[in-house]
Amino acid sequence: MARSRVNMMATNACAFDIRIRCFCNVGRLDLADILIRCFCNVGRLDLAFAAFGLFLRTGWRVQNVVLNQLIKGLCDGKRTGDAMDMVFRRMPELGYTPDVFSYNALIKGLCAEKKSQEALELLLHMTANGGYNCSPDVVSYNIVIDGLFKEGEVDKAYFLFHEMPGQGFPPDLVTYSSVIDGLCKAQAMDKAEASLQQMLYKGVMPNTRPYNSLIHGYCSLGQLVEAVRLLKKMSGGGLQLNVVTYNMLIDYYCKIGRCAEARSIFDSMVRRGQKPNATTYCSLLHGYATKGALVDMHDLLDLMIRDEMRQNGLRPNLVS
DNA sequence: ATAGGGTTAG
Repeated sequence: MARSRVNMMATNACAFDIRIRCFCNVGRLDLADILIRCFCNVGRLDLAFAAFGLFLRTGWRVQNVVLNQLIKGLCDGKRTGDAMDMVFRRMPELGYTPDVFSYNALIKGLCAEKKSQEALELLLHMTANGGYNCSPDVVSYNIVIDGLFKEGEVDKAYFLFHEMPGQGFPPDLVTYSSVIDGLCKAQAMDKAEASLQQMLYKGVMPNTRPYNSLIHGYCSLGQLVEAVRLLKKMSGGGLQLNVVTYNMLIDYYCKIGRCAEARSIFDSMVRRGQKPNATTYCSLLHGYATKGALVDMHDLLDLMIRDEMRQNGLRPNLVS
């Protein structure tokens, strides 16, 4: 729903109220659900809760998914405390039972607020059936592992990753991707490589993401030979370099001052049908600017503007 | 369209 439409409804509380009541009266609760989701998506939690309040007063029971949308909305608005209150107090009061989506939204909210330790405790309580009557799933683990890595709690994250199989949750593609990325950022390249081998051995087929993490790790360490080895391994596995792979390589060559090579990677990327994005142009332009290669810069800007006019996608103001 | 992972610049 367009923001303007939401705002219009906000400024016309009466019409809004009538519309909600209409949805209820004709039994189209699904439409009302959609309305609440829209309010959450555009960050108008006030309206979402107003609609929810009307439901409650009208006596309609909504599906759990509606409450989960509200929980997610609170978390997106950095109001994890309120979201916790919703899950642990309000929902039971209203006769709703939080499900794994409710808890995962909370776990994600906690991690987003850099409280992955609390998220971990919540996960462990769920695992131990600490009165929540809801088991975690592989997604719960994935969120916490990623949060721990991003907060630098590498050991804890790695430990939790190893706990998963014993709890009945074999790591999946997303788990391995997070673990490999976290280990690469911690410069634990050997462990990251071992994790890639493990996922191949377990039959979890990698896509470009874990390879990109490894390539980025080696580029950051200045180990181009290793990065190229991974590129070959990736191609050998039938995977094509995507825009992110190319962006990392272009950025690497620009950063070590070899803009001509960065440009030839850019050209081969275009030849192979991969569309450069704003990041691509940013890296290359930054490289040219650092070298003072104003002519190259100007040419690339020209190319970029022509590209922009052709597909109407990029915003040139990103680099102005 | 109920949940999870990778790149740049500032």
